[in-house]
Amino acid sequence: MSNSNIRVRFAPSPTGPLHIGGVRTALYNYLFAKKNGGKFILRIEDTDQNRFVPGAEQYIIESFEWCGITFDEGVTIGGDYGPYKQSERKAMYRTYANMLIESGQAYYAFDTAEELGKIRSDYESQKKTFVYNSDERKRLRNSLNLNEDEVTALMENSSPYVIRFKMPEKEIIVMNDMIRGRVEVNSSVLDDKILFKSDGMPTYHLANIVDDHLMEISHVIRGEEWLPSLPLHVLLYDAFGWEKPEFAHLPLLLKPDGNGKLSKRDGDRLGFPVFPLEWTDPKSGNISSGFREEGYFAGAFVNMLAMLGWNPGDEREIFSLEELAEEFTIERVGKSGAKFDPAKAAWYNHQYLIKQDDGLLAKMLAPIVAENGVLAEEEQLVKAVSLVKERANFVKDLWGQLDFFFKRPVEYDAKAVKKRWKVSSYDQLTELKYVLEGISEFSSENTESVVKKWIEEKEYGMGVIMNAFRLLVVGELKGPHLFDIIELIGQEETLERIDQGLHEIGRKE
RNA sequence: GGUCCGUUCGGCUAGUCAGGUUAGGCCCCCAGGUUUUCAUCCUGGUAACACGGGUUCGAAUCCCGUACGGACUACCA
Repeated sequence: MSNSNIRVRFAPSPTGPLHIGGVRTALYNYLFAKKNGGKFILRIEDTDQNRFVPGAEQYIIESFEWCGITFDEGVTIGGDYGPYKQSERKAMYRTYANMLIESGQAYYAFDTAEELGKIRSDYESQKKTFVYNSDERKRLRNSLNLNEDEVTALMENSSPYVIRFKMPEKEIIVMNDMIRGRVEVNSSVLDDKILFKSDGMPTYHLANIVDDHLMEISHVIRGEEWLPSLPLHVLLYDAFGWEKPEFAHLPLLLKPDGNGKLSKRDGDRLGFPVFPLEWTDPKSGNISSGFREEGYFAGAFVNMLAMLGWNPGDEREIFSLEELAEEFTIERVGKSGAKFDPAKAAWYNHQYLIKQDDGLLAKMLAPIVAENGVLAEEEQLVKAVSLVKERANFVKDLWGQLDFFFKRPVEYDAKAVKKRWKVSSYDQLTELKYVLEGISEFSSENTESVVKKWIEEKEYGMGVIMNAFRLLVVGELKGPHLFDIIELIGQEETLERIDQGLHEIGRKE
């Protein structure tokens, strides 16, 4: 299916690292565009100069690169609707604000932030809430109340002012949301939002609507936190006489325990990342962990995120980005917030890890092996990985599962010794050593058959021998098939480990 | 406080639009089995329609109300 009229955008502010909720919003936009043969646009909304954080924009771009989410137009790639950064579009916003002034749908307001702050706190002390609405605007300093001369004087005086939207007094605003359906609100409860700030920059509301219109955005898919400003946006489209896009407000990502929006604090508190990539705050130097650095595969991360709020309607859970793009529909996005579950996230990573090529996993693991001061041949490492990968969720877990392939035991698990090292073990394992010594083809299959035959002939009992044997080779009672282990470490090493173990543990009295 | 949105097992959710299911799946947890060990794996289990009314032969599903939760309520986005 192809529809060149479908155009969606993700429009972050470069105020810090991208939260996983934002990544999911972008992902759903991307999937919607791909599914419908539309275009996906990255626009940077940097109208608040005070909150600009260096490096944030680059972080956002790098995050999507890691995820495999690509844009058709936007910052760094360009396109026919640029520029794609609002600070570079600054000049045009004033024109649109003026159009609204001229049509009487917006007005100048000269109240300073301090004045309004004072009114707010006065109201608050009376347990009331101040709203700059159709009622209050009648007694405030704005071009609705001041006469023309006063306004001109103030403007010529270069008194700071903002441009506010003149909210209709009593009007039922009917909106449609692709996820929630029909939503109604009375304009009487809404306030006269600032469209244009005294610093010469537009606010989100104005810039967003103007840009979405100019960039011919067909569907606005964004977080639920924007739902309260939907009436304003709808009214703005009407005020300009523009055709409205479709809207979809995505449910929020919630913290794993309790209620509320997932925040950076929850990640710190519960020990999981809330950002795709690691982020170092340029001011404080604080480091926040990222899914990438924690060892998540990008595919697993994206898959997990996609399933938080969307499902295919059947029982499948594992999807590549391409498959998601094939299956995704807005209709199947849920209405209610989803709690992020770190355990399920780890499970997703496990699913991706076990499908991963052993050679690739070995390459990823190699630095960790080296960090532990072990020199492992690649071929050996690949084999070891293949034997243990079922037990790991993350590449970094692999080391703890296969270190004994490359390191002799430095100690022998006390509980295991107590339980599995019998009075007879010393002599039996000494005997086993001679048996193993005599084997010329030291393959897993061959040693297994020889050793089993020996155990049967001597009537020693599998459990007794094998547990004690494992204890000497591994140091504890864990790990894959023991004959696979000894094949990999080789005959010589196996015999030496038996010697060492016999010597260290000794005879049980 | 006000406005809006939401509510199915501990978590993610299917089922709701077109009313009739032993309310299903996955994660977590628990038990059993397989195995020389641990893990994997297999089998099984605990566990939910927020509450109250109404409509109906019949309600998770439709309607109303209540409760609870969340978001928003900046010259932030």
